[in-house]
Amino acid sequence: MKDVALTPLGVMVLALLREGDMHPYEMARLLRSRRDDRMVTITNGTLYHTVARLHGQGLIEEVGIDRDGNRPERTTYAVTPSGSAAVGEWVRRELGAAGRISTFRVALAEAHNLEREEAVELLSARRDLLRGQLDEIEAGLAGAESRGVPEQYLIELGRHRHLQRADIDWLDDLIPRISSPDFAWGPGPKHPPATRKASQND
Amino acid sequence: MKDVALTPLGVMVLALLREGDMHPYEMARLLRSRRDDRMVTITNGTLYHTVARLHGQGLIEEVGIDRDGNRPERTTYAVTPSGSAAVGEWVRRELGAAGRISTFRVALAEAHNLEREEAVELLSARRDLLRGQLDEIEAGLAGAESRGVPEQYLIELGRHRHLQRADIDWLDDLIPRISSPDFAWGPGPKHPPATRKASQND
DNA sequence: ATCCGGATAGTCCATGTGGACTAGTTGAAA
DNA sequence: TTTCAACTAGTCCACATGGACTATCCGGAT
Repeated sequence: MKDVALTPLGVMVLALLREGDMHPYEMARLLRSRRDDRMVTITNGTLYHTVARLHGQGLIEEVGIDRDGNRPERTTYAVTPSGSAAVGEWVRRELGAAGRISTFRVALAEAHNLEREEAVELLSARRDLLRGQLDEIEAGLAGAESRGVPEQYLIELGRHRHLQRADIDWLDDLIPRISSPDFAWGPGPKHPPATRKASQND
Repeated sequence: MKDVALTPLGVMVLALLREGDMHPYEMARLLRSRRDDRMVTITNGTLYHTVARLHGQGLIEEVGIDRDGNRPERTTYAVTPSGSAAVGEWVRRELGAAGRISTFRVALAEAHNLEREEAVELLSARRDLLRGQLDEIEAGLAGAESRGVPEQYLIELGRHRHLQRADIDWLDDLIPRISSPDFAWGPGPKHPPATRKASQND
């Protein structure tokens, strides 16, 4: 079993389906209502295509096609065991890395699928990576300044440094917090009630 | 003159060509040496395709095809007047907005193509937008907490708030700084010497 | 003298993305 | 009562992306 390629949206779909079977349109609604489109842009094209790909990879399977009146058919999907496992593998690969931002954000949002300790270790690894990058940024800025590069060309790099520091600071704050048993952890049998269909308030 | 669609990389290519005629491979080298691949991933496929697109849009033109020994031909491009104008238009559209991050970063890096005052106004507009977004994030967090959503599901949102604040703080610091005439501004006739090719200019 | 890695310069293609489109179905206003 | 906007559910396609590949040349190590 090769490590199948997953996009961030693919991971979010798999994670969603672990909460219950669903058809793509409902995924879109749920993801949007949870404001998960902050991390990944959710468009019909990409979502349906992603679902088809997951299906082709055997990570999800059809569990029913029903229709309501004269509306288009809805195909309901369920996650397969290998799909369920793929989420953990993916998060394990990405949470400690410093890849694309949107990749990390999804990994972070799904970090609770890992053991607490493993998440702490991976996040610590990421922090070290970011520290190294920060050093490079500082060196770049120092070098540019010493070469007399005018400020106007260094604005974006300055912002990058600022946000890199903020990211590291945030990790330095988070890591000890989630290390403590006071911090809730684990996927748990129940999911946040407000995000389930219970309220049905839309 | 429709507002032609430009990708971030396209804008960077146009901006580069305003410094001098160049062939794509040299663009890649220069962009990478300036570490502009922090903002936009630079791969051959995307770069050459982007250049072809700009050419098709009439924003750049061929100014010579030469070859060195038996190496592949190199096509040198120059920016056209409409291409040069398109940079400013694009930056004007994107600098004050809160669109994709990589889009903003490129707009910021090219902000010196605008008048100082205009840049200040646009950045202020962006700050206001970010403030509004921050309020939404805070509201989301407050609501989730009041509904008893466990912390583990709010980690990513917490990071988002932290970085959003950092972004706003950075703008609050930058805007008054670049407003002052002490801050160098404008494209200027000379470019940072370390990044030029020494001779062969203008 | 040769071998090999890296630079030069670019092509090609599978896949992912996002926007436009179809088409029936409520629900509320005019 | 009609009408219009918004929702439900999904298809389709143009285009952007990024990785793999080709092929030559140069310089240093073997």
